[in-house]
Amino acid sequence: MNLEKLRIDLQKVGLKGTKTRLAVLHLFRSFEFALSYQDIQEKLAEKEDKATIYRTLKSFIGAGIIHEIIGKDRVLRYASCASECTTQEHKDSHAHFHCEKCSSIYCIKTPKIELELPLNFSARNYVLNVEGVCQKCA
Amino acid sequence: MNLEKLRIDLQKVGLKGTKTRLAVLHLFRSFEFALSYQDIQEKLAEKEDKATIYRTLKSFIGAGIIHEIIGKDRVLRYASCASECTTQEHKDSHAHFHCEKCSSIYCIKTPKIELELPLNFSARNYVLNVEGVCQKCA
DNA sequence: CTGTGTGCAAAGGGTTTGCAAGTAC
DNA sequence: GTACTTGCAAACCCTTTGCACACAG
Repeated sequence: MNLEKLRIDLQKVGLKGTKTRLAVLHLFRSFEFALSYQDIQEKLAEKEDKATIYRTLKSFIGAGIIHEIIGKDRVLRYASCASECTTQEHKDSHAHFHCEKCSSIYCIKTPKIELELPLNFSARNYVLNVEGVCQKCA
Repeated sequence: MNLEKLRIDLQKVGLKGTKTRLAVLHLFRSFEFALSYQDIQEKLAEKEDKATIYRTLKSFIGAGIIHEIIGKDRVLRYASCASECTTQEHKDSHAHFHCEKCSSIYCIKTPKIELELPLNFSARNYVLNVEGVCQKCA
């Protein structure tokens, strides 16, 4: 856990390096699946304020370093962005794997998707959700 | 609005033909996009009880005649099932178009999806979410 | 007649907001 | 020093549940 590196990474996207932000960013660097507020709270060394965590997540989204995924359980989860995401727009054209047993969400590579849309519909982004069983629950 | 036909359709899937169920089923037959609880309430001729509507929706899902879609706004929407859905399992391997302007969700045909999953992940169902602008908002 | 469905009100659970006090730079 | 963050509590919003009453078959 290289604190200075995290601080610099935050600086790069214009965010101040506060205690909560550093801790949360560290989590995103440490897990390969999407984290919910609850996951984050559990994994943090010390309990942080709920509102602060949610605001931290919003600021990360605004900075283009994580993106939000909604699960079937109506719970928001957050995952690191691919490099092509920018502050302006999240181009997260990739797949999410939703585990039906543990509800974990993983980001996975997507093949190119081509789709015929009905007349006068225009697509900006494709998100493929795959439902199944993850390696932990297999 | 052929009331008798709706009543028979409910009977077929083992549901009693109550006033609320008939009215809600009629709505699903009348709209080509997914309906939220709010949409349903607004479109109904007379206001129905919230709990009753939600329970009606759950019973329709259980009967395999509609399926649930979660939107980015954390609101559940419901749409008629394709014919391959059964009481036992919803095989709704199809695409949903989420309009970024009006939040409407449309069910659209999906091309066959093939995807390499990481080791020990197994997929049961694919749901493609397309984000863009629908024909009404174009 | 009997098991199901309804209506009301209240609870649940995740997320957001207002505001005074604290802190990074 | 100043604008940005935090912490607490309360508000929000959608959805679910408990319970007494009503109704379809």
